[in-house]
Amino acid sequence: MKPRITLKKIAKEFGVSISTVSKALKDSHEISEETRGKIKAFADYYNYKPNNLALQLRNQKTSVIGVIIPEIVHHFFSTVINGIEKYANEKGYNVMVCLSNESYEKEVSNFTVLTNGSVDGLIVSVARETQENQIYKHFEALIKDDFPLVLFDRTIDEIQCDKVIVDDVGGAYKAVDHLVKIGSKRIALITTQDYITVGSLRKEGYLKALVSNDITIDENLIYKIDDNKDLHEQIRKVINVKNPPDAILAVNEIYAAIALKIVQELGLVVPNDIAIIGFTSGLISEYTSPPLTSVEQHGDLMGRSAAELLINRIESADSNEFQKEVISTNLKIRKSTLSVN
Amino acid sequence: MKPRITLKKIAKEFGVSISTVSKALKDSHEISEETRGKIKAFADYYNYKPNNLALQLRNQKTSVIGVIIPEIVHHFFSTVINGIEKYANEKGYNVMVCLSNESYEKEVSNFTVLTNGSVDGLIVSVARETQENQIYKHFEALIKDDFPLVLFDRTIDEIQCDKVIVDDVGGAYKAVDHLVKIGSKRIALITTQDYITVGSLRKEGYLKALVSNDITIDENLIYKIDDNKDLHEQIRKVINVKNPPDAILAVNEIYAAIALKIVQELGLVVPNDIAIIGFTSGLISEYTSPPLTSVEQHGDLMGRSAAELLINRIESADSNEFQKEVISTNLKIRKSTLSVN
DNA sequence: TAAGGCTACTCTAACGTTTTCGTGTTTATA
DNA sequence: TATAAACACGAAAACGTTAGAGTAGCCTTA
Repeated sequence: MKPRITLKKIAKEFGVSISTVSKALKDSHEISEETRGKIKAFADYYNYKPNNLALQLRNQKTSVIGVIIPEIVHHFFSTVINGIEKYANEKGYNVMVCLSNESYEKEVSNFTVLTNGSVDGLIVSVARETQENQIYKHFEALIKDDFPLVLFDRTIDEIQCDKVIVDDVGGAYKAVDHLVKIGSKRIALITTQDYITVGSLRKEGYLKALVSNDITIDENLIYKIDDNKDLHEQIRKVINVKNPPDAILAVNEIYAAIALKIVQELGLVVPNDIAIIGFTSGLISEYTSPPLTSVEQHGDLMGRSAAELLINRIESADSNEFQKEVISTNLKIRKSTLSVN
Repeated sequence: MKPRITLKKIAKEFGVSISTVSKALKDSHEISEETRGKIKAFADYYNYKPNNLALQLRNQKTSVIGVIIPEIVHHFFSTVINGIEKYANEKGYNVMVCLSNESYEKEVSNFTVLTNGSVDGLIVSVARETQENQIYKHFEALIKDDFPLVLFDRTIDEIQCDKVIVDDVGGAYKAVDHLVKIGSKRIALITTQDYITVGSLRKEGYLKALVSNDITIDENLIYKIDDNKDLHEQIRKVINVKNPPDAILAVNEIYAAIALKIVQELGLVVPNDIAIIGFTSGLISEYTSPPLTSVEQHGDLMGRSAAELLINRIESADSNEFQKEVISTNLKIRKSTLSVN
């Protein structure tokens, strides 16, 4: 790469000082019209652009936001990044994305790299392994230094900082409520292991809705899927029983799509025999047949909200109270739950 | 945010010079065991980490790769970023992601921001608007300065740099060839407008395969979809005709999924009446029923390959020949094309 | 006892920029 | 004609780091 042109080189070219060049390029009245003119022409010709690193060092500000997420190949996280990027850009920030790949170690190393001056603040969704281990030292270190930090989706109760979460409880509640309204009586829940926060929150909403609709909770209708084992096999056990449920709420799109497939394989009809609702994170629900009713999560809104909180914190010197934004969900009703009458 | 601890502050604490501290922390033998010990203990206690910006400025190297893509909420691009990030990380680089949102102006502004010292090199997939306008000044400026640049997927012939592309021609060829083998005679192509490079390349493969299988090309079977108009309506016109095709090749997953839906709405059976193949970029194909046979694109491989080319170019002083990597595709055969016999 | 060598430091330049404070020259004013 | 103001520019510090060159003090050795 050819060396970039600097103030120093321009200064040498005209036999003036660096400060003169700097001022000339900023159209300072301190510099004569003549000098200004020739310096600007020269700089323009050689396409001079001030070096960002130098500016960042001097201003002690990078205008970069770091984002650490477990995975990027995941529609939900892409939409969140999209939201972050859009808002950040409006505010003159750039976005640096790092992936933890659900690994604690990788998350920590991302922290180390990003917090050494490379970014002005961090937006994080916690890696699964970190949630399992419950080791939060790297978070605590940031908090101790008042480093601007926003947690989203997978958050940590013990860590005091701004947070953005989906209204998982409400989403599940709405879904179950809808199922009851269309006549479902035995509603199965296909969820994740307990340590996944969102899984247990959605279960909470499921239980709440049952209670408020006076439906007895049947623990046998709650299935906790292990993501490391065969999904089809596990989900088949939900449906392929003597007395199958008449509705299914799945805590994500994949589970829902697999459930749909299995229901159909078993010769049952959706929604007549079994209604299905999933939580959305992608396009799948739209293109299955029938398309799946689902709880929409609004990832971009989450992203935007997280970026807003972060940038506010970065730019306001005084440390206000920490905020917790709850992004509400809505039920997108499709044919997998349309009542038949 | 609390001010970070610096060499200067440590130096003042012990009444020594900054260089002494720097050397002590690097375990230099120039510094006495005693001084080293106490400085290291102090630095450790206050969690000293060298400021990245300062290092980057001094070393004239950021170890950051900039990535500019049209969109991130797109499975294909996410997989590419994934591939880039993985390889970059192995090599000690970080990734900064910017979105052009298919806009020329945004692309240019991303260029400006990133190439002012913030990154060591750039990986770009060209925005649609840029492709339409064919204004490549921002690219030319980089090339003139030998700025490390890799183009992927949507590339520009006129720009001389490293490139990574999907074997679109080959992919479409394989798909059509497969259709012919299972007995299809009238194969429709659902593609994009001509200025989308990948669309026209896939058309090329389609045509080639027809020719080599001695099937007459029927221009009436080639449909160019306008993404700004209603997709369903346009695709319906492909199928809802007096003499419908017996197979469809769609240049992306969405077109394929919509085609599937319409075929089924019209009471036809896939694959018996009409076989369908799409190009994959997501999970949709897997969860439709029947699941769609598709041309797999290996986005992560592309990303890895692009990152490899870029880092090589960054790290090798001498400018080698520009390389063009072609990532080959493979046909994932699912039930939308299984022959019935 | 002078030369040489070692130890344990410090100084300085460099990366590229901005900005405050100086300073020498010219021009205007009393 | 002395003085002040205006003009046009330069010097230096600052952001935080590293590395090569310099140096003071002590010890060894011929």
